[in-house]
Amino acid sequence: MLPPPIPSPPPGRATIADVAREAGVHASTVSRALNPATRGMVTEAVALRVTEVADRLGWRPSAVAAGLRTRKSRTIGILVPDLINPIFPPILHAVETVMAARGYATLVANTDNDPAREALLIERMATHLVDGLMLASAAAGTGALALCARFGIPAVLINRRMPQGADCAATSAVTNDDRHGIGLAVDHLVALGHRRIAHLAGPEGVSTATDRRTGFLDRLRHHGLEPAGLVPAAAYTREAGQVAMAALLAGPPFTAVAVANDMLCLGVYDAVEAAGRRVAADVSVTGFNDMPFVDRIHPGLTTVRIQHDAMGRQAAEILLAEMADPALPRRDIRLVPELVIRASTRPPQEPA
Amino acid sequence: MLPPPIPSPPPGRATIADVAREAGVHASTVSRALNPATRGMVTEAVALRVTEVADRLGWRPSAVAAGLRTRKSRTIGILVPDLINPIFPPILHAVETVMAARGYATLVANTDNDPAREALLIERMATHLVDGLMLASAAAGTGALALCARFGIPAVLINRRMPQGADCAATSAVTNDDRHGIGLAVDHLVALGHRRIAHLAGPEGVSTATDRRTGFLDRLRHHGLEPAGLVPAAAYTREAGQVAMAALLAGPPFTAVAVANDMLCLGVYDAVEAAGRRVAADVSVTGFNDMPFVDRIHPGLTTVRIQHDAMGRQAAEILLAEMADPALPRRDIRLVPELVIRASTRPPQEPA
DNA sequence: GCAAAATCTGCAATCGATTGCATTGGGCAT
DNA sequence: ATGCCCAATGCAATCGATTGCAGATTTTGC
Repeated sequence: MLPPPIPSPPPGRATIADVAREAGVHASTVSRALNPATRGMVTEAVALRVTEVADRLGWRPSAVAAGLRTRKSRTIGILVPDLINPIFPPILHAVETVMAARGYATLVANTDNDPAREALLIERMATHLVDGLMLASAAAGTGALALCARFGIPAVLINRRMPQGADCAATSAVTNDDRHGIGLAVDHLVALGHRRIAHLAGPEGVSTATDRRTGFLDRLRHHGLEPAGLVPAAAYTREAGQVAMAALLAGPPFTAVAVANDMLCLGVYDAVEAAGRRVAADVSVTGFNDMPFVDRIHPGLTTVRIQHDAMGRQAAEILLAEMADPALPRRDIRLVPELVIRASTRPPQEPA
Repeated sequence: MLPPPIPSPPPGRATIADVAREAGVHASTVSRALNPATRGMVTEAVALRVTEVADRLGWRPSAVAAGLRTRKSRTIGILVPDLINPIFPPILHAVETVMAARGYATLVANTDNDPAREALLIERMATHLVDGLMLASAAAGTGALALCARFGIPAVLINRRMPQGADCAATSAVTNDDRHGIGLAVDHLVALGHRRIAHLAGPEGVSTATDRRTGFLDRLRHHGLEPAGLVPAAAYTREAGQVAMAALLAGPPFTAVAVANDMLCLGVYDAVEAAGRRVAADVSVTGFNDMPFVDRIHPGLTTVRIQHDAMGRQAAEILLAEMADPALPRRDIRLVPELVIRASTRPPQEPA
């Protein structure tokens, strides 16, 4: 008595062919039975049997094999300039949640604000056949959009737009209304009585920096004021914030500073202390983003809250829609931010 | 005069077959010429010509097609319990940097501390044929490791180990020496003169929580003391920290609390203030992780600094090594943390 | 100067799933 | 009872790159 022939499931995972053999049908039938979209093409009884066998054999689809045939990897990529900046994780989380719910995996990469690295990463993503790309790293002079176009990868910008570039209209973007947002900060400072207000701007070439800067100037002039100082930071980092603030402090006097983002504010606090002055008491500070925990720094930062979650969600939905139908008209969404008043802003100290 | 036959590069990307035709060689030769590892098998002249044609045609490898054949996707997955917690982005960054340098893309997913979601994500990663998995989400009762084993995916644990589980030894892990780390905090508090010290522990089933808890107790008893209170938090979140601290404050008196991590400390600060007391002046607080910006909260948090970057790097190296040779002995690396003293700890207030 | 060995290149199968087209069979109408 | 149509299933090609094997060419050794 020979033992019955062993179905041999041991080596590797079961394939559609294994299931077909076991269920006594053709591989194509298995494929149709297992794919929800085509399941209707197959008799209910067959579908049931195939599903049962597939389960028993522990069959798992191979996204790679399917992707080769269909040219879709069920994967999207997301490029972030700097994951360490706490505003990105919440955005990423929202994007990933929406994508995961639709069956997409998310390839994440840090560009570290380096255009060369960004290009390399896009190439690699193209190699991996991502179905779409979410770019949080837009900046002037980047070839990112051109690369996406070349590879035919649908892309959506998030948080940052292309700074008045030529190809703006060609790509959807979900960003904050930065000009409006910084205006809220200016209004607040003016209402407190400040007249000499400086701006610590973001790095050149990034839309959040340029928009907040022009928004700052516009709103200030709306109040009949001129900036008491304006220095751009080299990057959106704490260190760059400290350096830029030190430069501002070395210039003409001011009683308040509207800073381009919260990360810079940490450096601003450092610089103010290093100069022997006090935030709020001597100089009012406003931030931008309301990133996590800035309510707990001292003094609590008055800042402009953005809608991280809505941003990620909407961008994800738009990307999915454009992946499904590339002919869809492009969209340019501006989310409206709100001012959160804490302890870093006070009426100006009258000069003795 | 008919125009010369058009090479037809327009539709889609050029494939290896296109390059072969154009270069007048066989596809297999192209493959060998273009793959650095096999380039030596081919005449230098041919290699040159093929490379030139490939460039001209804008050929890009298809990781999907190659992956189907080789069963390697050049992709690794990383599972994070909660990306919003600022200790994970630096770790992730380190992992991603090492992986990118070796040509691997990184699939990131949030488990949101949900074992079911974790299982689903691992399945999906298996579907995508990841070559390896980095798990930052280890906890008791998770089937993660079993799933990896079933799918034959090499895995490495990072930041959290399996809590004294059976299969510890089967998987490499790179973690902090949590018991030693919390001991540093205890030593510091005792040296300041505290005798009634409480512990705000992490959530059940997570190694960082259990190790820090036993480390706390051991070290306390080493000093001849008993805990003045011990409450576990429901999760590593600010809210859970607040709730747990409120519970501690409602119990027997204590002058200092060693908290299981920095995120919880934010809630601890909230709770202390809500109770009308002051951190440092009335109750000393120590954290764990030295996550970004806790130097700027008020009062600056005394905490235990971990080596995010080294952790990510080493875990990545180990994963790569085990992917290359699954027979390698498993490793269990403990990185040693250091105490960072700031303003949240002071000698105890003598009761009047 | 000729055989043996080494080197290069081509051939064809393969990875696993998908899908247009062909075939089969059952049901229905006349 | 005959023919027709439609639904269900099978067949085979395909996606793009890799690789064991074999054939062709060159180099080496004696």
